Amino acid sequence: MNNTDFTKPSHFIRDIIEEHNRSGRFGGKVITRFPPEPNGYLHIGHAKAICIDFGMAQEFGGRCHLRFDDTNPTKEEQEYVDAIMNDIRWLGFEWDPHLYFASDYFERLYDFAVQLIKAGKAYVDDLSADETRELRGTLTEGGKASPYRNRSAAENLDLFARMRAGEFPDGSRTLRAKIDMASPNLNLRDPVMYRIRKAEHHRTGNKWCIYPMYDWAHGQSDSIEGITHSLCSLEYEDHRPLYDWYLDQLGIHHPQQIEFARLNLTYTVMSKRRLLTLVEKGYVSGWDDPRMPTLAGLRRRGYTPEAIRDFCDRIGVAKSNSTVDIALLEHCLREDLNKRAPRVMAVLRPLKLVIENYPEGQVEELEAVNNPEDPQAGTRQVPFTRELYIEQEDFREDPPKKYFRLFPGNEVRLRYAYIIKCTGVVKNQNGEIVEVRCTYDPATKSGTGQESKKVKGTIHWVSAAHAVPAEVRLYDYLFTKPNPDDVAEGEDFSVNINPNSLETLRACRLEPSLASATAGSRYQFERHGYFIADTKDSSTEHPVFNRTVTLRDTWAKIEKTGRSEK
RNA sequence: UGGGGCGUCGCCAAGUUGGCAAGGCACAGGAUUUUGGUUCCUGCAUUCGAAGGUUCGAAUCCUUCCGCCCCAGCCA
Repeated sequence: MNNTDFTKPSHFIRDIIEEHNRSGRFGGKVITRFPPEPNGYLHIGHAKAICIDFGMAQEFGGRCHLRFDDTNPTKEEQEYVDAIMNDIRWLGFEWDPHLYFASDYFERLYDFAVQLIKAGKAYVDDLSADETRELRGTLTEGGKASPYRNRSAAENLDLFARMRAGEFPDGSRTLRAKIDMASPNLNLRDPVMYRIRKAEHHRTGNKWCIYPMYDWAHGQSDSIEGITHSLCSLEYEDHRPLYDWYLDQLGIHHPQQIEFARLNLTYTVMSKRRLLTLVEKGYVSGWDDPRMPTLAGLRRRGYTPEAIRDFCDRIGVAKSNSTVDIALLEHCLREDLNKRAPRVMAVLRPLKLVIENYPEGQVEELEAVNNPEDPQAGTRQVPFTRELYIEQEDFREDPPKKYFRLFPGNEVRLRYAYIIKCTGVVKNQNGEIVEVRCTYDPATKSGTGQESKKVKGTIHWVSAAHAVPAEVRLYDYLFTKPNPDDVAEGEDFSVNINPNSLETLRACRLEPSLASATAGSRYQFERHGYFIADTKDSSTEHPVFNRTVTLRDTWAKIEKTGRSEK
């Protein structure tokens, strides 16, 4: 919304598309596709791809298809299909009515294969998986031809039909493209097109027992849908010659495959394997654990789709492997939330504060601004009484230099209320502070225009008698190192898991207006950060808030670096 | 030692016909502030992986070298 007034810097994909539009290669059309395999949850890395795929189509007045790459029946499930569609819509993109499944093309793919066989460009191979690997050669040496490579088209046609008919056991035969066993590009050494898998497919059931490989299915699916630009990640660069070969042999519509670097983030793991490990080993509570980089996790954490899209815009599109600082993601989040999150006061670690000269039993309703960034957000009333809770960290008996908060003899303003002066503390037998005492200055009431006195610090508070008890979950990075894979020999990324990535506070006290907070609503807890009422566990009886991200904390930085010492 | 890519500020990333290094994040100062928040100023690559060369002039052209990533699934 605020980035419409500057011209987005170009990137190489946009340049290529513009060039195609100039030359008329695709008649000015831009049709892309996002092709997830339904075998896992979408994560922030997919969000980048989604923003590029849908974004390019949108920008050039085209469209983007959602196509599930469901060519492997043993790994894929309907549950993931539903979750993926939900996540993409949440992110803010719509494919309707262009929803497709590679499995919808199985029949046509089969016909294409027959076409290649007839042209002498594909053959049925009886080699086992191991034998196939043996003959493939190595990175530096070419492979050797299979003894079945030169079967006649008629024999291949017969065998292929019988493969489909289920006459042969799993793994006993494959259909291979006849390209070049000596190619320096391994993908061209007679790649497998079909394998036999007598498995039930989540959509086609038991109709098929041969399933196409990715390379064979993908390009042809693109072609069938009239895709113009097939955008994918860098590891498919080596596959492009094969992508092109199939299309050229078939003589059908030929999209342009373009590869870009996938996203990596500091303090984050992104691979499906590692994400699965986190879930299965119980390091997190599930795919939607607020610490997970999955869209489901980020959503539950309180991230907004707008922030994620803005982030994807800012990281750019290029071909170099890179790892983006997660601080940029958090910056985008704060920028978005700052504009829209209503402010409230919440005391996370309560410390009782008694105002000695404030009448017992008196309740004042004070006016508080809902969002200083948004005048439209209006104001609300907050009850003020003699006994309040303040944040433990807002009081120090023995304060460091530059500490602007409460300490014996010091004055601070209570947000939207009065200036108070600390008169002392009450301790228990263990010497622990259980109560802070103070007096207030009635002439300093907020909003009266009389508050001439200035103090350095303002702290938040909540009326003890009116406070809403709540549980608050403080989340931190899941890993202690920017690169979770930075481990010693023999160790794996789990040694870098942050044992303190979740801290649960069960005695929090929120201002009364939060009693009506509905699941999924976001707030700024003033001076703390942004929080969201948990969509799974929060209820009116037992409010639960997740910390989405902290506010920038200059004081914490000063204290940490010892700059408060001098 | 085969093939495909990539190397511009701590992290991303512009730089397209050679003309003399955008922007964002981070960081550091300062101003404003009833959130040590926000906002606003200021600073932050004589240098573009390295070395040669061409040129009046090169991050951009040529040569050589160095480093990093990907590929030997009947996964995608």
